[in-house]
Amino acid sequence: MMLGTVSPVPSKPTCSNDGPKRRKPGRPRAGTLVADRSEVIAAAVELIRSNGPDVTMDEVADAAGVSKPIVYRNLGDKLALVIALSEIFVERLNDVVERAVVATPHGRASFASGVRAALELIDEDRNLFLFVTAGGPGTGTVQRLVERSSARMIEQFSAMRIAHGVDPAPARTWAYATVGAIQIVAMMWLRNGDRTSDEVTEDLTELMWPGITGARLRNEAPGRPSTA
Amino acid sequence: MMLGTVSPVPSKPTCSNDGPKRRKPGRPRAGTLVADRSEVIAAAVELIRSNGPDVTMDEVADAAGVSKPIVYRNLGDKLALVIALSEIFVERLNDVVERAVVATPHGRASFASGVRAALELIDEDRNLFLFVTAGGPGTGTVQRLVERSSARMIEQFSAMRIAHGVDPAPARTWAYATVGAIQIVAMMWLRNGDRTSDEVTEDLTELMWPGITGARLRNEAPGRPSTA
DNA sequence: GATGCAATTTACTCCACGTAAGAAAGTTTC
DNA sequence: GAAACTTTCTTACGTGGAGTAAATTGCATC
Repeated sequence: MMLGTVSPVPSKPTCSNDGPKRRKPGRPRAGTLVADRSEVIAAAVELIRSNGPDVTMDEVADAAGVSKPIVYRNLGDKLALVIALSEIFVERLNDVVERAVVATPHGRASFASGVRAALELIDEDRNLFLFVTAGGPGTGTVQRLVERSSARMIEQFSAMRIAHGVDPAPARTWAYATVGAIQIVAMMWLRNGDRTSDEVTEDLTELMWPGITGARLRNEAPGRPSTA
Repeated sequence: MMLGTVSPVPSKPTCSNDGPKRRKPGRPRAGTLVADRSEVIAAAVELIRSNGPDVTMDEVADAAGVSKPIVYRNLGDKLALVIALSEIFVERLNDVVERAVVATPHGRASFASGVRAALELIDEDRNLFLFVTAGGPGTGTVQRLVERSSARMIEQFSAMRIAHGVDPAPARTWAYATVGAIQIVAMMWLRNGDRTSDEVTEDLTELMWPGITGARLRNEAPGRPSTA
């Protein structure tokens, strides 16, 4: 054995080699292709779920059983990971909300079902939610998240307002507001969950549904500032 | 002059020495005390206002005309800076909202005034808003921000509901929801400001005021396109 | 079997946070 | 009144994570 070089067992590798999954430097044996993009993303999701929203790219690489450049080749950079997980999360969110909404009779109860479904998904997958909403500071990932999770709601609000014969322009703001309300309420609820999801759902519905359903027919201040 | 030591003009100082404000290493001449906490904070605010929400601690130190350890001695760490600026921002926010609300007759118009005041402050001080809402990821600064900016609203909602003879428990959720709605709507509005602040205000008021004022007495239109 | 290419890991650079070490001005003590 | 000490600052460094260049091994081709 040569002397004067590195010891056979590196004392501090970049990432903790905890398993037998360690791999030699060079090109892998035929057939043993490393992880592709979807596997890396899946590993990241699993890691965040179990380890919390504060993950480093080395940890992601380690969890995926590959090394960092592979992660970067598959994803681009960390912002891309945030975006990818945002897409996944929003997809699931839209899905459960949609399902809950159509499974409930139209009207107030339907809205409430959607809210409850969103809250419960967030509660269940709270680490992913936190990772995604934390987002990269300075980057527009939260904006993108809001944009995507409100897209369908905008259409629905627009349709509702058109059906009621009023200007659909506020639909976008309404959707943003609803998303923001649910997001912040969920975040605070995760911290000190002193209420049940049903209670929070009912509170939110009581607050927002009357406006959605168009309580503008009610009296109240006559000198209404133009809807513009 | 000794040789073999550093050159008199360091080629790459940690922070860009652009002005005559450079200071010698040692203890300052009597009377020339350096900046205290409030001055550092003021400098940070000014820096963020002019340079955007992405500021480094070196830049803060430079802007304050002082070196980094002084910043750390006065503030603690960057999280403390975020918290301090949050306090300042929330203070101003509460102030302008309060002022706008009391300056307007009770009811819908009053709520709208508060919303408009908040939106316009955020619009005017958008960089501070972005710095504060970006917050440290993983840290609970956003929660703290929401908590503080909703405190007064909780009281008001509670009072309203008690006056109406209903359970005040939802007031907290309502306040969180309102703060979240305004925050997200403002954030999206800052990106593509395609509507005026009056329009956004009216949209938000139309959405939220009916629920606040307790439209639960209304029946609910069955058979409407509703949410789904 | 040597040579070129492909795929992966290791080891590095860069940047920002936070801190320890060093330098200058005041203060105390003999 | 100078040496020793204390205060107050700056420079210079350590640390950790993002992102990349260099090294390393396997496969294909001549």
